[in-house]
Amino acid sequence: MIHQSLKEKQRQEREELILQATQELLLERGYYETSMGEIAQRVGVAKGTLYQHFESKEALMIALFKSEFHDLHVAIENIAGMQVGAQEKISLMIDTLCYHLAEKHPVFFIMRNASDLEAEIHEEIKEYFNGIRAQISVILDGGKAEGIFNASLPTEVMMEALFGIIVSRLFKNFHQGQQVTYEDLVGHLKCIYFHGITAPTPAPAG
Amino acid sequence: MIHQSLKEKQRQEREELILQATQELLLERGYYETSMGEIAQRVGVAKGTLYQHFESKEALMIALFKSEFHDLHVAIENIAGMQVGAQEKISLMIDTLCYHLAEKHPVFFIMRNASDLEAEIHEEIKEYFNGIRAQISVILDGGKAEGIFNASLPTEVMMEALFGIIVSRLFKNFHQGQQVTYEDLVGHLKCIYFHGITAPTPAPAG
Amino acid sequence: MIHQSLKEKQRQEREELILQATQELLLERGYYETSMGEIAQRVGVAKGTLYQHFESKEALMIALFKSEFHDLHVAIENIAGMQVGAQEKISLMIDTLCYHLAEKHPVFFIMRNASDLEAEIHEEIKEYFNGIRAQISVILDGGKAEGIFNASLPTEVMMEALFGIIVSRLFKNFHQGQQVTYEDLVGHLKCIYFHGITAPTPAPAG
Amino acid sequence: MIHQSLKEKQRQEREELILQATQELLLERGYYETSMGEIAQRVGVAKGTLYQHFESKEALMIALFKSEFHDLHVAIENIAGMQVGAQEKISLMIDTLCYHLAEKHPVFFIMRNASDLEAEIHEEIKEYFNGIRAQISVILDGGKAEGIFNASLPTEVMMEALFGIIVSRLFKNFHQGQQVTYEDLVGHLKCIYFHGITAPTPAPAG
DNA sequence: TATGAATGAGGGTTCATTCAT
DNA sequence: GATGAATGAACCCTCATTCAT
Repeated sequence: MIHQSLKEKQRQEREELILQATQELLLERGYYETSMGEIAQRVGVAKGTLYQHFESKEALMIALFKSEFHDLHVAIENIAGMQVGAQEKISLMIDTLCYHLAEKHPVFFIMRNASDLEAEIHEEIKEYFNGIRAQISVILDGGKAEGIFNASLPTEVMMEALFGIIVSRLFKNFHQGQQVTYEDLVGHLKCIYFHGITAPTPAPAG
Repeated sequence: MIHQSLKEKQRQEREELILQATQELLLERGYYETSMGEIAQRVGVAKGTLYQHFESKEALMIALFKSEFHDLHVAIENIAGMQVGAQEKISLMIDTLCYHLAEKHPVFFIMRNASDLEAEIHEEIKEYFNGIRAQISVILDGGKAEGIFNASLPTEVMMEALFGIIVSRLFKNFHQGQQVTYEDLVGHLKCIYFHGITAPTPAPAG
Repeated sequence: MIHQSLKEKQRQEREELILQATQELLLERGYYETSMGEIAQRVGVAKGTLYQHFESKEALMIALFKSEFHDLHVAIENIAGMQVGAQEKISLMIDTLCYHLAEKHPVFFIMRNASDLEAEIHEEIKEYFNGIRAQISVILDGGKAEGIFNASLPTEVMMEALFGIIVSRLFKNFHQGQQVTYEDLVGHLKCIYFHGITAPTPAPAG
Repeated sequence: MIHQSLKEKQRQEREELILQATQELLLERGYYETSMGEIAQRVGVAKGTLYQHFESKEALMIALFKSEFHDLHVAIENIAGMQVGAQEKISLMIDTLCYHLAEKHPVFFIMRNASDLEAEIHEEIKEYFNGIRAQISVILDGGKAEGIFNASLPTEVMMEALFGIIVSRLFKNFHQGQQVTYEDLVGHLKCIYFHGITAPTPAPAG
């Protein structure tokens, strides 16, 4: 029994290592430039071993995706459960999503460019995202109810814009050498999200 | 002479067809899933023919990219030259960029996932983008000078947010069936861009 | 009539140009590295034109081969008809063969490495060579009869050795920087051919 | 351990088989007519297997070349170390070189016609050959010192002639059906090498 | 007749996957 | 269970040859 669970534990650990190596390589090279051989090499096992943990390259990617999504889900649940205002929650959401989607983005890479994958798990991904969207929706609607957010904007649109902020990070490579730090940038982006770029109307004179 | 130009014209037309088919397939499948064979098949020519027009798969992609970027460039120049206010210009910019980058987006696909390509044209792409960014910067700065835009926000950040709005369209596949039309959506996104999602402060009573 | 022969003459000239360009490229690059396109380009005509003069790449090579062999044949006939001694004739033969086979060697290149060609014209080549061999045989046998050449050596072997001298030139690339000129080298080789490398036996002492 | 060496042994064996099949095909068809597919087929393995042993077609050829040259090198070292006279040594050298270069000649084929290869290993080949030439030089110079060889002939020329004898075997295909056996032929060629074709001067009548 | 774009078979190479050890 | 050599389908690309203009 104990042996069993020990073995099982080792198996889990190895699986974890594989996923980790996969994520690293995915970030470094992309899906197609990452071969099973390279993954095996980085983990320090034989190619065949990968196939004892994951049925195929595709399956490995899906597993990685789910694993990452799980982390994201947990983080989001945490935020949703906090006792803070709607704006603060949305702000934290943005930080979290930025980290998980933009910084650890292979998730997006995989999906967008491996059309086989898309076919396989597209529906599942959609559901995952919809779960997140639902939680954000609740917060946004709450904010509207509180009178904090602009009730005339469809919640869905607010969400869209929120994702836009996050996603823009994915393309940072194509922007010239940034003069603002990442933290500042996100701060400003949130500012735009909450207040827009329009100049604040001066207080009506006396 | 006439014969010359006829042949030349046919050549141009075929080249156009190849680029078109390539774009379609790129959108349908992505860079790696699109083989030269498939492109040829879709155009209805032999594989070898592709190589008479483009030196390699890579060259074909670069040509496609440049062709699309050219269209975008022209559109942007037009807007930049218009005699309208800064906000209107930015609004038109968003529409144009949405159309060119998000709707006809293979341009982005190619770049993000074909690392061979990146090496080859990354710098060139950067320059193209920087050109666009420069033009937008001018407009944003103009708006700040006019007192229309919030001068305390770095121009660069405004741009980042602007791209975020556009780019979010790329991931629309992962959003559930939209209840708002695309036009409405963009309209709202612009609204957020200009005013944020915060509820307008009620006019001070009395 | 005159027009006919003028056209015919032009045709001949063009054919000559093609053969010449082919030979050059063959020498520069070898058979497989020389494409029909390159030949056409060097001649300054379209690829299709080549095919109006020669049925195929193979046919072109065979034609080139025959053309070169014809030159060699003429040169050899000349020597054979001279009124000089056997050794002088053989000496001239060596010079001629060195020039035609070793210096203008594509003939050999083609044959040895394009096995399709070999199949096609192997017999013909053999006959050509046999013709040359026959003429040399006559001279060698004459020399034997005159008591100039060693009658105990089979004529065939003498010939083999003669070809060896010539052929060695083909591999000159793999020898280090020669310190002797080509002319000297051939002179010495002939010396070896006629006298061997053994030190001359000193005249028996008184 | 034993398992290790078993696998390693099998690997070696297969590699040997590949080299052998390659050599055969090279002899039958030449470099360009020999495709990796054909080699694989002859060995009875999949194309991909070849690439597990050799990085590329070129690498395979180079490996073959080195393998053959190694055998030759060993054979030559043996002769050089023998306790026999200079002429005997040269005679053995000729036999050895005839066997290795003329009978198992793909080595030469490859070099002469695959210009990609030349670039890659031309220098290396030159060095190999120079090594052999150096050893022969020593013997020839020794022979000169002993008064056995004609000291008025440059050593380099003697060598050239020696290679000529050997190389002539490469073109045997173009000679008619030989009436002398190969062994006889080589014997005679050596005779020519040592004594030339000139009739021996009759002993001065006493 | 000259042209050169189109053709498509064939070549070298890669890599996810399998399976004997 | 772990290994890594073997597999073979699929890919990008070349080039001799054809044929409409």
